[in-house]
Amino acid sequence: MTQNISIIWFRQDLRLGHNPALTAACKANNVMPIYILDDDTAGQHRMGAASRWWLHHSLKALDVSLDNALNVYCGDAASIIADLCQRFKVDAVYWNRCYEPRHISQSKYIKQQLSSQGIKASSINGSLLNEPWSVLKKDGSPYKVFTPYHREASKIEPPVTVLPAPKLPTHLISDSQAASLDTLALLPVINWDTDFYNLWTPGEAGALSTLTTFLSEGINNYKDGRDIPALKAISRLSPHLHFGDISPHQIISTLLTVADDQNCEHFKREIRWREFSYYLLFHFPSLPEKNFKATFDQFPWENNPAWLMKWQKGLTGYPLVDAGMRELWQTGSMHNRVRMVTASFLIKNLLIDWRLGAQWFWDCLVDADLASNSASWQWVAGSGTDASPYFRVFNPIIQGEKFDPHGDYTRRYLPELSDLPDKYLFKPWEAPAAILEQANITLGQTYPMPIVQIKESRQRALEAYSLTKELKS
DNA sequence: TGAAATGTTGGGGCG
DNA sequence: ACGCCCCAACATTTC
Repeated sequence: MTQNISIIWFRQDLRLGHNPALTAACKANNVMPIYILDDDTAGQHRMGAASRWWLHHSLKALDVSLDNALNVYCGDAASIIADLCQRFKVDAVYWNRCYEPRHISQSKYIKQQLSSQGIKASSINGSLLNEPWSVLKKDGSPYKVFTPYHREASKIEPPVTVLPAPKLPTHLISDSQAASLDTLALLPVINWDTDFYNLWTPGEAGALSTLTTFLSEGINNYKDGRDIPALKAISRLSPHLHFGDISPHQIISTLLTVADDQNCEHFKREIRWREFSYYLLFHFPSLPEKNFKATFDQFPWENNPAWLMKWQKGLTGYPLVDAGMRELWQTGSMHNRVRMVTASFLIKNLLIDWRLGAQWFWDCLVDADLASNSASWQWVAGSGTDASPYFRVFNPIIQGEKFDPHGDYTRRYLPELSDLPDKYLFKPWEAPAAILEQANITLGQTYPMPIVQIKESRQRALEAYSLTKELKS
């Protein structure tokens, strides 16, 4: 039996570069890399098909980087680690921290379990610039507003340093009882994922090249371009960040070598929004399920499965909303500007509970992330802390004309509207019959009529929201 | 990281 | 030359 094994337990840190736990583990001679798929116990936060696709390929890439020595398992992490400690002479287990409530309690439990057996258990921060508990107000309570949080977090932030990929031991320990990646069945049974291969390259190398592309082609126009969904001015790093193909430390430090202007500042601010989401989830673990503001618990949400389904399928009759929802379905992602528009439409124009929207995004996104998803949906709903004010209702027509003026984005996902002139693209029902005919559009058949009226549904939302305001006082 | 309603200003047409 | 109206264009307020 091999002696003195250090286990590196990979979780959402599927990389070799800047991986503090891996670096620590590699100080030992005998290193066993493991990954445990344990989200069958995650209830409604079991990963969606798109996330599972990403995870498969990210794990595959990691396995290759580790000379095919990654041991994968499926099941309860505590029992699997306990079992490994039975079968091997394990000295220490290292992992980088995860911050979702169930991961925190799981880590605590495993740490106790290991310590009681005299095995060293070491968890390290590899994915946040600041630990959530280190940024607090003077009275020791957590910030609830982004701006002061951001100010304080930047002030106390440790200097960003990046660990190089450690030199791996010549022989990584493998476990003959480990599963193979394929038996985790992360890939879809139905063959819907062919396009994904053209869109994404999961894994560490893919993350680095995505970053390089962004820094050479996107960052220079980030501040303004990030709002135009047709442009390639965004980083597309979010799924890589979620699975830990790359860490924010690597991103920030590379960013600073390229430039330091308004665009960089703006991008860093977005990285900070991610941190703030993790921060909120840490301090308010019920964020994914419960309204942050209790006054919203009485909100008169509509129960309308037919509307919900039309929203999900991109059949609302509002082209920008429908383009976004189809982008989500086809690519596993959605441009941030359009995420706000589609979310606002579901919550405010359809008056459907933000949790149903969050669930759909969770199921479809390759970057589905409990912290970012929950915090952002509560932000749009107005139920969160430091949230969007109740009266802010996006108008999908105006948003389309403003941010997709030539319709390049909208037509990409709604080819049935490709011959409709810009003037009517975001309000096809206003187009004269001759123009519709010329564009080969039959409203109600080739493209739906709007399922609600903007003016009227906005008014309804304002009334509903004003009710919850009264409940507060 | 809205939008609509309301208010203000200023230029041009016109009697 | 002047007042009046109209209405963009912009600014402010309100939801």
